[in-house]
Amino acid sequence: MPKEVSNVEVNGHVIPLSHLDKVFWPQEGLKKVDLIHYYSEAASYLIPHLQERPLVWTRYPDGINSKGFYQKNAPAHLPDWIDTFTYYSQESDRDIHFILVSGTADLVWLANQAALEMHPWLSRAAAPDYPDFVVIDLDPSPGNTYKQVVQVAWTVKQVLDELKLHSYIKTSGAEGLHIYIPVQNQYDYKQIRDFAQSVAAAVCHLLPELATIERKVNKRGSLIYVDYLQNARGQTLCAPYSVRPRSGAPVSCPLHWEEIDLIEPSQFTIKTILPRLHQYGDIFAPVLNDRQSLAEAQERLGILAGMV
DNA sequence: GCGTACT
DNA sequence: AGTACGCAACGCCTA
DNA sequence: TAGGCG
Repeated sequence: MPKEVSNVEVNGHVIPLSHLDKVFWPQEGLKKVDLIHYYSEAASYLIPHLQERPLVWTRYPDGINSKGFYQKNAPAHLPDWIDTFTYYSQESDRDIHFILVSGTADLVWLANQAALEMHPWLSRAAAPDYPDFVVIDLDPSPGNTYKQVVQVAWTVKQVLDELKLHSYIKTSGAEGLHIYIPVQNQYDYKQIRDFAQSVAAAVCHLLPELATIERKVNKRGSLIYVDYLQNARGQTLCAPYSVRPRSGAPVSCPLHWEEIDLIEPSQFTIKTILPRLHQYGDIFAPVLNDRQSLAEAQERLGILAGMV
């Protein structure tokens, strides 16, 4: 394929676009240009969820059936108008320069780098040790149906309702569902994780035939994994509206709770989600400002745990 | 996807 | 000039 | 402390 480069100007930044006709999703014939177009159109909905958060991204320069890779350190050729956040990694004794997405141009540049998945931290660069949400990741085992995942999700909601906490749900973009509980950013990762563990354990106690917090795959059987361990610094969950490297080009799609019974996760793709977005707007926006206290819930969970 | 480091 | 390579470790839990 | 996990 000849390398043809065309320039596009976004918010005053000239971005060279290359390999636009390269096929990224062979089954559907979706090309790199479709990816760039999607992120460009979804930018205003996605950016609030990426803003100020150190970003881990995955890239698939030769399409989803070829080898992809994670990236967190900004490459040397990063344009100088994209912000970074320097974080010292004790393990590898070096600084990591995380990208901080702040505008549409950033996303277009990333898409041209063949970035598919956007994995923002749960905490912001200004307070890296204090997450803004608790997350619960419902991860089905092979053989689980979407309906079963939905049943577990409703039980998570029931537990959180009893704790008087608002929760928000989205598809993972694959088979699972992600539940977010936005909190005041005054709890550290350990507190957040302990809380998530209590919720996950309560759910598994209510649904012993369907859900587990067992992390070892071979001991999980055919139960749905209620993963609370993503509540740790540097751990990542794909952002709302992030593309996934799977056939069909699905995206992680925020839902109204009542919708989870009515949809199939695979119906939300880079080709189908935009009209929904334009019609309903970002229904995940409350996750960014519904800052809840965990004090009462922690107390009630403590009592609950004592009873079990 | 692209810059760098080898041959 | 062509090609190979890197591009992510990290935190957590269990044994 | 090593190994598995995501």
